[in-house]
Amino acid sequence: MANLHDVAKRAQVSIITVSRVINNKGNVKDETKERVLKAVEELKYYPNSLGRGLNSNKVNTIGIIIATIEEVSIHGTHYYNELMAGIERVCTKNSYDMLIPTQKKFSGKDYDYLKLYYERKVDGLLMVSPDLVPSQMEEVAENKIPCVVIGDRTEKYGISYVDSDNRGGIFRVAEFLIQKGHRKLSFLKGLKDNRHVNDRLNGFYDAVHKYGLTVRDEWLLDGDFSVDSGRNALRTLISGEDMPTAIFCANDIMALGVLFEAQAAGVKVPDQLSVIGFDGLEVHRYTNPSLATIRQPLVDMGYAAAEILFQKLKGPADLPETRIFPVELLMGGSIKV
Amino acid sequence: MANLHDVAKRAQVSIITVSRVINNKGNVKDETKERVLKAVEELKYYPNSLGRGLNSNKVNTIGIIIATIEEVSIHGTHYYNELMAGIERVCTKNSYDMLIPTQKKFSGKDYDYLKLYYERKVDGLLMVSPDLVPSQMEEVAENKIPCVVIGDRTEKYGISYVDSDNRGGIFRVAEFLIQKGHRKLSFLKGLKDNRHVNDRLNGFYDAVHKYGLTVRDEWLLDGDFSVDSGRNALRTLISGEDMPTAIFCANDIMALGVLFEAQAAGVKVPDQLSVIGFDGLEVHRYTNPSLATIRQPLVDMGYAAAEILFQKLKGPADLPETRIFPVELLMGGSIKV
DNA sequence: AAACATTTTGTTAACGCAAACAATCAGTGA
DNA sequence: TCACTGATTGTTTGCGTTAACAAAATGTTT
Repeated sequence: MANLHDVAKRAQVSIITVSRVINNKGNVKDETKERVLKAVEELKYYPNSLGRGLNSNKVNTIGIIIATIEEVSIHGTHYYNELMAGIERVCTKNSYDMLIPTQKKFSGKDYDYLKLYYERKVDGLLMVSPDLVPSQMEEVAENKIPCVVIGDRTEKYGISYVDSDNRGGIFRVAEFLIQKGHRKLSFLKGLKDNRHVNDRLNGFYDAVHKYGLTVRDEWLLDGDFSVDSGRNALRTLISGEDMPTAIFCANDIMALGVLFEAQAAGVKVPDQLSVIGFDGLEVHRYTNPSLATIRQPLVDMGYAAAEILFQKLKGPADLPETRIFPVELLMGGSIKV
Repeated sequence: MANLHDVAKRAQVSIITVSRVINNKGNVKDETKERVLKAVEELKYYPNSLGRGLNSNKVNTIGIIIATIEEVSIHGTHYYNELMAGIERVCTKNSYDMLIPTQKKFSGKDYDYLKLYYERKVDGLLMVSPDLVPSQMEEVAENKIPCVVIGDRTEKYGISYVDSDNRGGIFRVAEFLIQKGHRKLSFLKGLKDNRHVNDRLNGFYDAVHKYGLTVRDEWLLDGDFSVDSGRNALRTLISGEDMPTAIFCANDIMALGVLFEAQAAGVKVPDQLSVIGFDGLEVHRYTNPSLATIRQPLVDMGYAAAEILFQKLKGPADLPETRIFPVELLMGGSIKV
């Protein structure tokens, strides 16, 4: 592999002159420049990013820290794809590459989210719903590590973040239904009690409390994000003493299960039961009736997070910036209005 | 940021001793080792991967060259996710990170697929359905660049690849239908005539020719991978002089369109028309009737490709290895048997 | 205790690049 | 012609690491 030295020798100039030509920095006579470029071409010279990075402390790469792709892609969501698509656009614009670490453990302890940065493999970090412990958060803030969090609220540490307003979104949709006359609302929860799922449930409660509705215990259903748990939920409702008029599902896949079982059991959607999903999967348009669902603007969120990160990489990295994106109700025939 | 020198000073040893401890290489007295590790801990030392890479010519990263994520994720396919999930597993196993380049152009010319490697940002390359020109292929082969192609057949260049047998798969499904009595087969093509889409069509032709069937011109339909083009296709068939008894669709989304329009137009599926999709989208189980579809084992393909690449990174990189994965028919109610 | 082997530690150089500084050259005005 | 300016080119150094070689310390045998 040719290096600067080889090119310099061939072009009959010094190393630094070649460097200047490559980087378009400093004055070089046109004639010399041509000679150098010719040598670069002939030797198929590529600047070594390691040498470059070692010297300039910049590698033109950002790290994207995220659960395993497999994990993020389950339940049929487009979460990972859309987020990445947004991030990718900004990276392309800025000529940066994206690095995805795979080692989720570091010397037996919890994953060291900052390893990638400290090792100088990346210039900055995008962290997707990280499980940072407080000490790590403080480390990020104190050391002014260029970093933006997606899907968590980190304001108390002074760390920039981008999130969607799940809670407010569900609240508004629930409010909308209540205003349309619904009084008996139910909620089908998801598998783990992570923050996102709780937010959704909280938005539901916000509306319920605001309008002084009562939610029967049997209307708070447990699910595991699967179609079957949606089916089960509907059966549970049917076998109860009183049917709700609407059910909020923590994800679309479970909402599908509810729809299918409703059809099988002869429950009319939306006349007897309105069904609301969460995720905005493409399928929602293809069910019968079509499924009303709530969608996070994931592409925009990825884009925004990356934009904030690059802003930090260029200027001072210490000013925390924050963006909350509203979620969107994708209307469907599964809601009675 | 602490470097080897700082750690050495604190531990009262020489730089190379610290290096030895970090890399578990060579003999170091237990007592010394402890002192060094203590200093590492106290100074929060992380080995700089740039210095390391520059010296050892190894960066523990592989590059994944693929069209933009946005592009690969359209039409609702899980192509990208599944492939990446397979690759990720192998990378995790081998403690390698994954680098995704974003610059699809290099100095105004076509994308330089090898840039990442020549710049020493990665140790090897996984190339997903690349549009390599012959000279680049030869370059890969001649220079023994560790590289595995996914989704193309590169045997004539001696480059390792992993692919699925789309052609054979469709052939077998078509043959199956023919054996079940179908004589009038139609095919709904996709947008561009890329190799994959052609393969699918060719498999169809293989079966048609083998059994001496005639395919009316109006049974070869043009589509653009969208639901609407599926709907249009069905309308075209209805308005024709003779209806086929089965339609193969180049992707699932178009097959959905066919199903929907069939329902709207009163065409009975599968009694009057069998519908076969391609991709194996999750939705296929949720339509009514469920959609028969053909699935590539993408996770396995990603896994296999990565495995081959790591084998090259360890041993001699010149022996080309190849794997063709059979596709799978996911049965559904949309086929009359 | 001397000779030797083995373990342990250290010195130097190199990887490829660019910043800081130094030197040369051509052109300009006095 | 000479001093001066600006353009152009070159030399040296350091970024952080490890390999190769060198030296010192320890242990073992006679």
